[in-house]
Amino acid sequence: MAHMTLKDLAGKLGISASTVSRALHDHPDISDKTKEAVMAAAKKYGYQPNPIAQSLKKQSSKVIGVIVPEIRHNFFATVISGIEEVAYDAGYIIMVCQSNETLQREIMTTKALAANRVAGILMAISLETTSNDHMRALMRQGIPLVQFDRVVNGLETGKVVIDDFRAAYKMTSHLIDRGYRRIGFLAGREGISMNRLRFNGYLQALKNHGATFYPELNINIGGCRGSHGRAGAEEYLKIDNPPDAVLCINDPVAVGAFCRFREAGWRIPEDIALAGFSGSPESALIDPALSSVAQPAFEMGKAAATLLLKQLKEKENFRPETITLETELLIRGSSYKEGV
Amino acid sequence: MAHMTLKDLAGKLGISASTVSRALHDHPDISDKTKEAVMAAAKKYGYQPNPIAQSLKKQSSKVIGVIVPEIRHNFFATVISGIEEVAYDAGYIIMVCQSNETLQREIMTTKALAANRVAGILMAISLETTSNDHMRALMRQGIPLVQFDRVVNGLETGKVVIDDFRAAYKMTSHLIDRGYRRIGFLAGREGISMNRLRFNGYLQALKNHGATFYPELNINIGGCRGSHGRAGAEEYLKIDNPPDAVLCINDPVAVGAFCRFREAGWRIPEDIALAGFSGSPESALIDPALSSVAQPAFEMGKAAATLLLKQLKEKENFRPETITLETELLIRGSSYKEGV
DNA sequence: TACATTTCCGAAAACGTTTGCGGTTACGTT
DNA sequence: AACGTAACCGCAAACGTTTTCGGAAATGTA
Repeated sequence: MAHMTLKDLAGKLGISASTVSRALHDHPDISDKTKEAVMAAAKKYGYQPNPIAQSLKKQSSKVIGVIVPEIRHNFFATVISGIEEVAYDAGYIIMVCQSNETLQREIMTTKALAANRVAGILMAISLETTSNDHMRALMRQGIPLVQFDRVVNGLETGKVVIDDFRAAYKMTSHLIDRGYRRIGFLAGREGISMNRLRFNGYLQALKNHGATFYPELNINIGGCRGSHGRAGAEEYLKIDNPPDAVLCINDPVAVGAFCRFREAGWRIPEDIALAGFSGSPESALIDPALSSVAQPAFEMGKAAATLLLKQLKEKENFRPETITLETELLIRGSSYKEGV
Repeated sequence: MAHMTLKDLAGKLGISASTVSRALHDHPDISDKTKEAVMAAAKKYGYQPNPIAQSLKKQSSKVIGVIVPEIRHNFFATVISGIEEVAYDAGYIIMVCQSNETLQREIMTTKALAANRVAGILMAISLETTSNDHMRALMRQGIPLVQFDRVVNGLETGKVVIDDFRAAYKMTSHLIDRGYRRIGFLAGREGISMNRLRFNGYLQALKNHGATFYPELNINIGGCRGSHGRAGAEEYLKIDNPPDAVLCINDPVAVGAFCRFREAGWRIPEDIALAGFSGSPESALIDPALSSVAQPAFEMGKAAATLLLKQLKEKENFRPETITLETELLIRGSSYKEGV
């Protein structure tokens, strides 16, 4: 009733299990005649190989592990969706874990996935992640790792990222171009590479266009959610010379700040301009709409999964590769002051 | 290097693998002395049992399968997040699949999860799903199933839902209360229970409050995304006597319609009121904000996972249970016409 | 005819667990 | 001394595959 096994099938056919296995794998040792017979019987009885047994034997499964900081974040949900698409087409299933932005839990889930003998792992690190011992452990065990979006350097892994420096540079240049001069930077957390790169791009743009960098306008709020954006805006509201524009680390933060400024009676984009990162759906809904750097989340998921599959195929002679996806500036009302 | 096995550990200790296994499971046959020794050695060498081998032996794994129509949909992403939380705490890992709203793919993923011997499956059916053979197959194989959000009836499974009838009734009553009279219903797809229940609630409210039901205002657009909402609005714009309020099947649809009406120059809520379902973040961002029925997505995920774990624990003497979560009316600008 | 070669297949071990059953000890009871 | 009974542990089979090795039959070669 439950499920037909290889042995059962062999029994029905009056041949050995090994022959059946080989026949199903199109092994040259098996005659065409028996192959056909086996195939026919497999179809007839609806035989499905047991992935668990295969995993145990092969020491690796048709499962891809995915670790993201938070599933609910639209960006990551979309990336996961992209991953699932290509994984499904390649006959893989995905296991999804969230680190909740903590290193401790990231390590736990990494171990759990490794114990489950996943074929490979796709990961976007948490905000806390500075050490990379757990990733090294993975590589020692021969489990391919591909990082996406947020990455740690100094690790020979595949990577799929956007050009954070350039994107921040472009958006900052746009703000300057629209006449803004006191431009703030609302960051997630110090130390993580994405933050640093965007900050550097922002800095370089200020410099190249002769705008001043005001250190007090560079705020680290320690998180990436709307609430952190609100907190950041709160800080800006308190200081003597507030910014006239703020580049935010991502859209939720920008929207959070947006709402707080609004509550304080500030007009956008007249009193303050705002810009975010991700091009999330909500960025288009607020009024005025939020200028944002469109990150191709779905594409990123597909690219990361594809890269992993490639690595799985090429095995040892695979050279880690970094894919940089194009971003697009979405210039909308929140940063478009008229008549400059 | 790779991983220490039970045998390795037994070798180090000079005892048999069976004793080690039993010691780790606190079996009464094993003396306290050996138990301690085994525990100590396990800790020392960092032994981690191999879940694959355990699954093969036990014919069931510490993995929970999750099938949703689309991961990117904020509502489902949040549900998944809730599921992952309680699964993680209970030592389970989740496998996530999406049906992309097609029955065919829903069946495929169901089979894949079953083949992987998941301990149980949590599922929200696709819009296409009318037959339930694949779920019956699951139950025949002894794999517990819990349905959430969208459910099919006539199946003895655990369920976690909201009171769709009552929620729609309440929201429709609110619209009538605000003076709207030609109230439309923008549905996803006919035949699925959620749709029917909400429609019935809407109908009942019209009836109880002496409002008229106009069949031409009841539109099935065949989907649940923003684009479908736009399409629905498009239909309304074409007819002679358009509605003065529309109850939409969910928030994305409502927002889609919102944008389309806006583009057509309609004022909200003066010319038309809109209301949705889910209480998603984006509903709060548009201006005026969207009235919506807040669905506790995270709670729903937690409840569904908890229900499954309970079923897993109680085994055969488990009686399927239906949990109905409370919803809350979020009355906001999109339906609040002043001075009625 | 005798041998070498090819073609096809099966036995058995292995992957890392769990568990029924049986086997040793050690102890207490007649 | 002889036995029954705990207490503790190991053997081996099992879960469903894959794969190495070798064997038998069929075919070719001398």
